[in-house]
Amino acid sequence: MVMKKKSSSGRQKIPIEKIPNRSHLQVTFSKRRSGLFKKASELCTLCGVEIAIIVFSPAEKAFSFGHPEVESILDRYLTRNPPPRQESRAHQQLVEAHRNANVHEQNMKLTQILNQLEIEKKRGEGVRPN
Amino acid sequence: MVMKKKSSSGRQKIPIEKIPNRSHLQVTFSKRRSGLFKKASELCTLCGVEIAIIVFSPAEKAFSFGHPEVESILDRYLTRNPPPRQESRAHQQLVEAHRNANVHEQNMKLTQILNQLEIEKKRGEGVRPN
DNA sequence: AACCCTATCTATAAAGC
DNA sequence: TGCTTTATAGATAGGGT
Repeated sequence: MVMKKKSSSGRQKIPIEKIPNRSHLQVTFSKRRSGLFKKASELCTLCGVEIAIIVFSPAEKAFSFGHPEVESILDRYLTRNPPPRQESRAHQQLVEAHRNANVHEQNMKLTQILNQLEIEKKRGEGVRPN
Repeated sequence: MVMKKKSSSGRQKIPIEKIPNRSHLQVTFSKRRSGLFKKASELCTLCGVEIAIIVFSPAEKAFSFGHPEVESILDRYLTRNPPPRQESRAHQQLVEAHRNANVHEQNMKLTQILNQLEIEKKRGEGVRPN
């Protein structure tokens, strides 16, 4: 059942400052987060680069985007930017742990694949080949 | 005052596929990366959320965005999404290591602050208060 | 049902030719 | 403010927990 009472006033300019209204903030967060992930996805494809994004929502839920996968990019980042020397053993173990992780990693991958899928789906829907 | 001689065909649509030309790719990468970081920065401000982004360039250079800092967000992400049980000691040590990191973290912070600065600077330049 | 999140539509802002 | 694409504010509906 579609009820169209009124036309909206269209896109308004908003100042870049914290949105006071909670429900408005939630909607904006959701929309802009998906816009951000879409941009990241396009950058990956256009330039053949690897990107990981982690976002904590206002409700403290973690959202992630990763191409190819968040975990592998984090491992790589941590490997190339290692903590101070005295900590390198623990760090190395962590990197190995992540490489060998299985059950958890599968869940992570699934989540990320679902994210990617959603993005790809959106991209495919309204677009005709150019 | 801007003079335009003739109307063009307007903004061109580009296909989302790997850019073949190397220098064109480099330009696009640079522009879209800063656009992505700017969007992330706006999302942080509008919604008061925390975001970390890691990008590996075509030349394997790492670029990062983090509000408040990449490291703290990664720690939080890794803490909330822990690897399987048998690895938790190493993981815990890593988390501690990152919390206690000093010299390296200072460098990271500096890099990130410079990134933020660049973004804020760009935002300020072409915008007049509405 | 209070919260959190997502989806859809329109009009329009913003950006890039 | 030519002309076009894109992102998104606003309004609202619906879905999941």
